Amino acid sequence: MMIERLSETSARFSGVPFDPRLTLLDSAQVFHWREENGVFAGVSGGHEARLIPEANGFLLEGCAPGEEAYWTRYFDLERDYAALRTAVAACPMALEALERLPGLRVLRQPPWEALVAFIISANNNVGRIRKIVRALIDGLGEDGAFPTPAALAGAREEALRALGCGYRALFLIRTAGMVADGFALDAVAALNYGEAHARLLRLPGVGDKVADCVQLFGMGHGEAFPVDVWIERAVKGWIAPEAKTKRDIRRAARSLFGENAGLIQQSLFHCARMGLISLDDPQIHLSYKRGGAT
DNA sequence: AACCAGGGTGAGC
DNA sequence: GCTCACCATGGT
Repeated sequence: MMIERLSETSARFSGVPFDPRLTLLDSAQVFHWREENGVFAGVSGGHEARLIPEANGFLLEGCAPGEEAYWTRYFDLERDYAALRTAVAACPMALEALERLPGLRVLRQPPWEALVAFIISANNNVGRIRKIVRALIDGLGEDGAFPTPAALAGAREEALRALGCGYRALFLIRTAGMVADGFALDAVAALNYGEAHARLLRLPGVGDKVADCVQLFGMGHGEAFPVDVWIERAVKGWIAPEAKTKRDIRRAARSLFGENAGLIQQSLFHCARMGLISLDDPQIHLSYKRGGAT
């Protein structure tokens, strides 16, 4: 990976496999990025950037000197994804899912941004999650950023319901209150997977699945294996013969794939949701139902 | 009109 | 530990 500064406000990142559309828009690990005429725009951690794909990398406009490190971490550009593939070569299903989605990366979002988004995600669909996250940013955030914990903690339940949050409004307010009041997400991120998971479960609106998403997409915990309805359908039956409940699947996948569980999960999730995987007969490998990802 | 969506909570066992 | 009804909302 190479970074070349072009001006006071732009830099070129090259020599790294990265599919911005797949990673930022289609894979549902982040919900507030927007695309217009091939330019991907997003705000994170107080940084604003416009990403323009190139042949062997991308241009990043709005990237001031010193901000390269933030985006390198955010896009997880330093991890060797090819090496992860060889590490799971023993599992054909996992390997094929990985190789079908070259350029898919697992983001390292700020924990707070992932936490807000995935509390919204509970019993919801991707389109509406995107709509609600956007409404929160536009309605309660400043300069396109996520609302701060204090801002969200001080919101009225009625106001959040008006933005479409539904019964999750109170979860958001109470969790934001705990974070504003000293629940240190960065300190949780520094714990090991199990300790961090137990801590996150104390937050209202956070169960096993949401906690795993926050850990995977917002804390860099590669062992996290979030089990949603798509993953359950995709892996039930082959990931472990005795795994029946979501909890069983989550534990079995984690012990089977270790630190690579998260990337495998994300690949399987996208394949399942896009119809690239046979859900009727998972014993037989992946099979195309459509021509390719859209 | 039921059923679904990147589920969590609290009650009851 | 476990299972259940219930929780809003927009789409099919």
